[in-house]
Amino acid sequence: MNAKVHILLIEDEKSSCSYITALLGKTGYHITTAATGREGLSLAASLCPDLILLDLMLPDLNGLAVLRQLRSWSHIPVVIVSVCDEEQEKVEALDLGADDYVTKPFYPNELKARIRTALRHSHHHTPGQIYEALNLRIDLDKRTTYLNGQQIHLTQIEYQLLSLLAENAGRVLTYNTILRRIWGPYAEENNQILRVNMANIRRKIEKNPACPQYLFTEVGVGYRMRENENG
Amino acid sequence: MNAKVHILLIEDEKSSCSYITALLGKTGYHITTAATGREGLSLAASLCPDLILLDLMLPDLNGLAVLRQLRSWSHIPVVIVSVCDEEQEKVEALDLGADDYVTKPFYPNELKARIRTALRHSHHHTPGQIYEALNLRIDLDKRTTYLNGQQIHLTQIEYQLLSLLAENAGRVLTYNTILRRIWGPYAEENNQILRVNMANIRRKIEKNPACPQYLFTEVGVGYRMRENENG
DNA sequence: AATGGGCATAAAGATATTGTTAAGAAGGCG
DNA sequence: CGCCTTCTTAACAATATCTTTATGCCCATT
Repeated sequence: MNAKVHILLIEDEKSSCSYITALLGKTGYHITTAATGREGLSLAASLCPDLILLDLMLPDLNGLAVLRQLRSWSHIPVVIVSVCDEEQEKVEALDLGADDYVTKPFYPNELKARIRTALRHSHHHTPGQIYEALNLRIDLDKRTTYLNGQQIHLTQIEYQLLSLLAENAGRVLTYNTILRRIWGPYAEENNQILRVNMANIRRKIEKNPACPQYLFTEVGVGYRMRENENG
Repeated sequence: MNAKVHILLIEDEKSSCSYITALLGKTGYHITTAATGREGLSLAASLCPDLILLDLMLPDLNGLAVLRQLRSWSHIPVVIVSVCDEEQEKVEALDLGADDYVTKPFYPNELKARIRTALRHSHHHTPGQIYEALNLRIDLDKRTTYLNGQQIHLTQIEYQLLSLLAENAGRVLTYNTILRRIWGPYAEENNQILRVNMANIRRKIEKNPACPQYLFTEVGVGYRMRENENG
């Protein structure tokens, strides 16, 4: 239930890396490290960590470029950790969607406190753990879906899609948003795969897929799921 | 609809106070100041500002005590602005629920960026911008339109048009302005397509399209939408 | 009363977008 | 190795939307 908080550290300098790992490891966080921007992005997509610590000086990509790409598909909280104390750099990073910016060298306990603050912000807008409307019920904790009380089987992608829409019930999600959130930052803008999956989900949960009760299409924009009756 | 963001500054030192007021006032924020902790708390309660800037050195209460009291009833984002650069102080403030901690002296643009970040964190939770008048309600965040509580369907262009007018409710938008904003900078000056779309929208939201309640024609000029009742 | 400009409306063809089906590719597992 | 499930791609059918065209109304002006 209370699995360890998982932090991804994207940082190429060895000494800094091992220092932070030791500092946070003692605190009970689970740390994964990436030494390059590309590795960091791919790990972010595959691991879905709870928070990312991002150094701005990386061998391949600029840290700001990593942040920009990450933000195109993910809201994972990002705390920048950088030796650079320049105004312009800080402003850019924060406006690209970083949640905090800590300058090296830093107080160890301040970093930990800022990580707690960033995690608090993200937990703040995690939605309810159960979606329910009409005859459909999705338990986002247990990863189960029931229709008329009967559990139904969804493949991995189908479930990811449905739970993403359920978490944003009532709100339109654009095709690109969905593609990036599910197929990762490098997803092509190919809606076909989305259509096929939506058709498959609809066949499983809608009485009449041509006249959907749960999954609505907003032509030219994206998809929207019926409002959650729990709010 | 686009009311100024309201910031409460709790700070007793005059020079700092006027500096920050000038800095943020130029940026378009509406600032109210309080010179003591008690005054700050009472203004926070009565004004419900969008964000609070809190100095930790106050004549009556310790800034941390102000924060503790505030957090007992409110989630208004708080950014600490303090001359104190001690680890212990920062950790306490952040763990008491401050959203950020900026040490004086600070880069002016960094402060502004951190304020934007704090506002972004809070906006995530609050329902975004909403147009509401008579029986019509447009949720610009969810991209939904309700008439008498019933959701109604608008096509892509219809929604773009209506939300553009709603964002500028009360103001006349000329035909060319609208055409450029929706059909792009190279749009022909062909108002006919605009008329057709307006007629379609009116048919969906007006009781009697010949006698509109929401979408008014300014002959020879453009269109105007009824004032938003939320301001 | 006739005229013309500006606007609203209806309808139909053209265009773009989406749904559906099925077949092949990739990968897990006995 | 062969069976199974799942994922992806492609082709085509079904639908929704956009734009244009045609027509009528209102109103100010002559």
